[in-house]
Amino acid sequence: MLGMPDPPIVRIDLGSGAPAYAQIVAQLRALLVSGALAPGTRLPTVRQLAVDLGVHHNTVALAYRTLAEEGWLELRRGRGAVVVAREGQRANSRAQEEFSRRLEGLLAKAAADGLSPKAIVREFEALGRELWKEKRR
Amino acid sequence: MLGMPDPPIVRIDLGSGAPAYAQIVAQLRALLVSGALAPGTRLPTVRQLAVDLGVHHNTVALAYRTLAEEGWLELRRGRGAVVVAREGQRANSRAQEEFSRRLEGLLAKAAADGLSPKAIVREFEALGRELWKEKRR
DNA sequence: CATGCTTGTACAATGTATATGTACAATAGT
DNA sequence: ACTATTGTACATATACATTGTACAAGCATG
Repeated sequence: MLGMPDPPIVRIDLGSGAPAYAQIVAQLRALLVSGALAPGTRLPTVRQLAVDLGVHHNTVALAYRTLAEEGWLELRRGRGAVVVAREGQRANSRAQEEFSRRLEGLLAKAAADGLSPKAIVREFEALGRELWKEKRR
Repeated sequence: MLGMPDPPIVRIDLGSGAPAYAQIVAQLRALLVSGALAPGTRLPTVRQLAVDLGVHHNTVALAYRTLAEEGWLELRRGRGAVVVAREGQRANSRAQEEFSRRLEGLLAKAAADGLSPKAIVREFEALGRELWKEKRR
């Protein structure tokens, strides 16, 4: 079975309202936090990922640049995007407040859309396991 | 102690990146879901809330209209905005997916910003209690 | 080392979203 | 009736998101 193309590393939902570049950033960040993308890993080129997702390569480039500014990636012309080791951030109160506010909005929206508290908690626990499974070692 | 103005029903963070009207929607929806704003309650006028928050009244009006379309409010010229009883939504898979995706992004962002898993879980539980405290009766 | 290809980047152009300024329509109170 | 209050409609200004196109830096092959 040769020539089987790998599935794209991320999958975005165009027409979801959320900007494409932000979706790319969010999903890649999740993979980076979980350790699924370890330092040294080379990301697909901006053009490759762009065609996979059906967006312009500059849109992917903006996502990569955002993550590079956060310290996750190293970008160089002609070489590509490589995951780098990133020193842990100190939790500032700003981030804490921002998180609290957004989480409240998200939970309220889910409840308004009919999701049961049980389903919400289940999802939370599942995602938590996924995100920290590598880090717990 | 007369003339003591009530604190605004919501508090938004201008310069937080998130659109003002979306922040208003999110916070009001949280109050509506929790039952803190029960059917029959009258919301502040668009102009009143606008000056409280330092935005234009049309911005508040857009937020109110959004919630009205979701079935939370009834809007009428000259009368104001009143909370109405809203029949519960059925949980569609669309909403479930959207929630999962956004929650994953939010948790990853929090972790990237240095928040510990413990702090994240604590916040989640606190908000959950707040959101469903009235509904559990 | 020269040439061509691959990679990320810069920048202008376009469309969409967000916020505002202003005027209007419907309702309530007098 | 009249006036004040309330949400609404619409045009305008500005910021954001996405794209088209051209460029700069690194790599590979001869």
